[in-house]
Amino acid sequence: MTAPERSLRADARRNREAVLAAAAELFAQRGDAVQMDEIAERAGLGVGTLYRHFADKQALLAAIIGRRFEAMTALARAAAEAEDPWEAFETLLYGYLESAQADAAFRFALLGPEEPSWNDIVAEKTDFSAITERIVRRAVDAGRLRDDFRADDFVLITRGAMANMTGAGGWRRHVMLLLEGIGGPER
Amino acid sequence: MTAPERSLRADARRNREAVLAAAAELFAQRGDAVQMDEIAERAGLGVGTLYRHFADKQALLAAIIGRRFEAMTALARAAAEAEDPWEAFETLLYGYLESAQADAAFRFALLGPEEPSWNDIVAEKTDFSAITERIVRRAVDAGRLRDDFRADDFVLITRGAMANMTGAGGWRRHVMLLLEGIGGPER
DNA sequence: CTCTAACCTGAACATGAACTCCGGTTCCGA
DNA sequence: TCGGAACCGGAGTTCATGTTCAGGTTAGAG
Repeated sequence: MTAPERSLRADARRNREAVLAAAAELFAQRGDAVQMDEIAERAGLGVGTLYRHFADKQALLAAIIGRRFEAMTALARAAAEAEDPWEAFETLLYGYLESAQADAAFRFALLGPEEPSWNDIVAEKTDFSAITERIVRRAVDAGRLRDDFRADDFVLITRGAMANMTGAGGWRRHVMLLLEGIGGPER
Repeated sequence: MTAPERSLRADARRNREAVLAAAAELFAQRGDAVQMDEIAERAGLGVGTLYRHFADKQALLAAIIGRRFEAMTALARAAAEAEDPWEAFETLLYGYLESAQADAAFRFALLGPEEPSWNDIVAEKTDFSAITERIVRRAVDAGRLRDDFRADDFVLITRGAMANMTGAGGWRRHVMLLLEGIGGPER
């Protein structure tokens, strides 16, 4: 889909990168609400060039999102290295959410009601899910996460936090409430 | 905004209701992604008629959302009647979220990045916030919610849950995790 | 250096959806 | 019953944005 890295003329390869860079920045800022003309201008190219490299807007967005997910997988892999199960979990959780905060396109992909969901695509292209599952299991086994905590709950939590990223940065408090529970002493 | 109930010709009042009914149903189903033509057809009217009653799509949506918020305020008022502070809180929370689940337009209004936020408009038109604040305070005072729980946290929680309403009905689990916390025994 | 396939440009086009407009219709007071 | 103000219908207008393509430019093999 984004593949043809080899056998591109030098200028073509250069322009392709420029498009990706411009699109990444703009999508990250304003999510889906960016015009192709705008991306072209930012990249210092004509619109036609965008379409030489990407079939349509959707494909361009997919390329950007794909990159983010690869970065996300790398992050997860790194988090899994931690000896302490809880540290691994926290690193993954906050790393994931900080990326989401910095990138509206990423949030858009994860929160949007797309069909088929990006989550599914990711499951087929990266092993992010598998790594996450392992990290979660370790934290559960160490007694740091409740017994019935599943990898699906990680998705639940992150979606919840991401929904609180517009406006003030309330998502950290949301995560804190989740970690500690909202109950009081008399519960 | 939605005001002129009196001094409308009989057919006009009837049609106005038809428009509101059709719009409410469609918006509830598919949120913002509904065409004016579609609403007109569903109401058995021409598009022109929609525009006779509402300045634009935004105004129509606002009227619908406004109604939902009034219903929400009534719900909150009813919940506040409960003698048990916790029962009041739970009634409000689940009532609110069940409404959100049934109405995509409502979710759209609450989750969207609109400017100014619907939340602000609501604060000026209804006393939903005040009632919620009272319910929250009672639950805190009774020791059923953590001491530092604020009304803002109610918003945080509901936004989080609403973000998990697409696809499977995972929002109930999200709320449960929030209520109990995700920590394990060794935390 | 030359030649051509690959590449680039951006004005023009296509599409879709909000909104307008005015001839025709309906309500309702007198 | 009648007159006219209020109202309605829906084809047509406008505007925004994604996409194309004919014509000019450039990389790079020979």
